[in-house]
Amino acid sequence: MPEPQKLTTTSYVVLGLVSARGPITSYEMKRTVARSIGYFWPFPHSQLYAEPARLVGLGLLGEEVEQTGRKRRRFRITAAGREALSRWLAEPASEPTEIRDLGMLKLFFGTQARREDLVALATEQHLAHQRRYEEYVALHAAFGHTAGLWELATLEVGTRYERMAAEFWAEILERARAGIAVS
Amino acid sequence: MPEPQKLTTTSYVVLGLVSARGPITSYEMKRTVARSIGYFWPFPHSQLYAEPARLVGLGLLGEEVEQTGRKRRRFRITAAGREALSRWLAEPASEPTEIRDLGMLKLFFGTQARREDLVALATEQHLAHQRRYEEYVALHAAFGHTAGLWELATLEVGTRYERMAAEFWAEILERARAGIAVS
DNA sequence: GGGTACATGTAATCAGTTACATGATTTA
DNA sequence: TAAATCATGTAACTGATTACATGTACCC
Repeated sequence: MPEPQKLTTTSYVVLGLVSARGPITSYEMKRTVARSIGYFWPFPHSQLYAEPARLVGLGLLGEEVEQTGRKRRRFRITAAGREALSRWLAEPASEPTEIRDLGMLKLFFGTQARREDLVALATEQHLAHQRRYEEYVALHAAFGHTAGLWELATLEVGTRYERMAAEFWAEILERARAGIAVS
Repeated sequence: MPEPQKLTTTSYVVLGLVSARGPITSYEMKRTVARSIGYFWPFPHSQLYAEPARLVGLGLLGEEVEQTGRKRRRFRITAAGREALSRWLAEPASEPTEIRDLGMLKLFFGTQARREDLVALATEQHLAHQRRYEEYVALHAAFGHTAGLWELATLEVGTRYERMAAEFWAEILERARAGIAVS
């Protein structure tokens, strides 16, 4: 076997994007990511320039450099790339979910915080999640027809999560206001 | 002002742990993390050795080296450390939640996958989230009395999330079985 | 008395981030 | 034609991870 596991999650994201959206530039990937996976799996756009280059080196992507004006690099997936992606999609996703939420982290250390700060935290988190929820609803309305069913499914999870989180923080806000547990 | 923003999230986790659990060793932190924040904000134990050292250097933690047998380093928070933690807890947590879930990522690329693989993915994810859910319920039962109210609150979010995710994947499993959308 | 699990750390590497830099288009 | 914004990249740095390494206690 040729290369053993040189691929990171980012690699597969790129492979997946290129595979789905035909010949595509880094910038176009950036735009796609910005209103889809970027919401739950963010990463800086610089990786959308660096990673495809690596993948070309590994023979998993091909590139054509535009001749006209801007010499954009447009990537397309190769047979090897498609196979790698397929293998990844077929293998089990064992690692458990990470929910990286600064608000939750601060809440975890709630005992160390002043009550006012907890109230402020809960207020702001409640609002933030509410807004995010509404944003997702709007996204769904805007792209519901054009997006694929599975993309929509991930949006659906996001929506449910944000609704749940908004409710949760409303409860926390009440508790914090009531002044429970400033032990 | 002395040091400008040399602190990462990990730093605050350590500060928070040390502040909450009095004089504590890295290993004890590791154990605590393993059954609390580690579930949603994981990081390798090596940081629980490296980071406290840094914080001592910054004057935010103090350390006593045990004389007996193993020369464990036991950390306690300093006034400066407490202040830094307090400042962090008081400032708004603006960054939105990241939900790093490999299963979701693969689902996002569902169109690229074979139906059998989608079914397998959904099956396995459903089970994994179900198990995680049960684990959280058990944790609650086990530490419900001893844990602080706010720690329990974060566990509660985890529980709600896993329940939601388990339901979600059950739905996806149905859809995948039905063979919808292999467009 | 040797094996296994618990406990405690260190060092090298690297993926991902931050920061910088500049070209092309639009708009006012 | 200046300013702003969109588009396209590169380079340096570093926090976090991986991998290694060793000690101690227990138990069979």
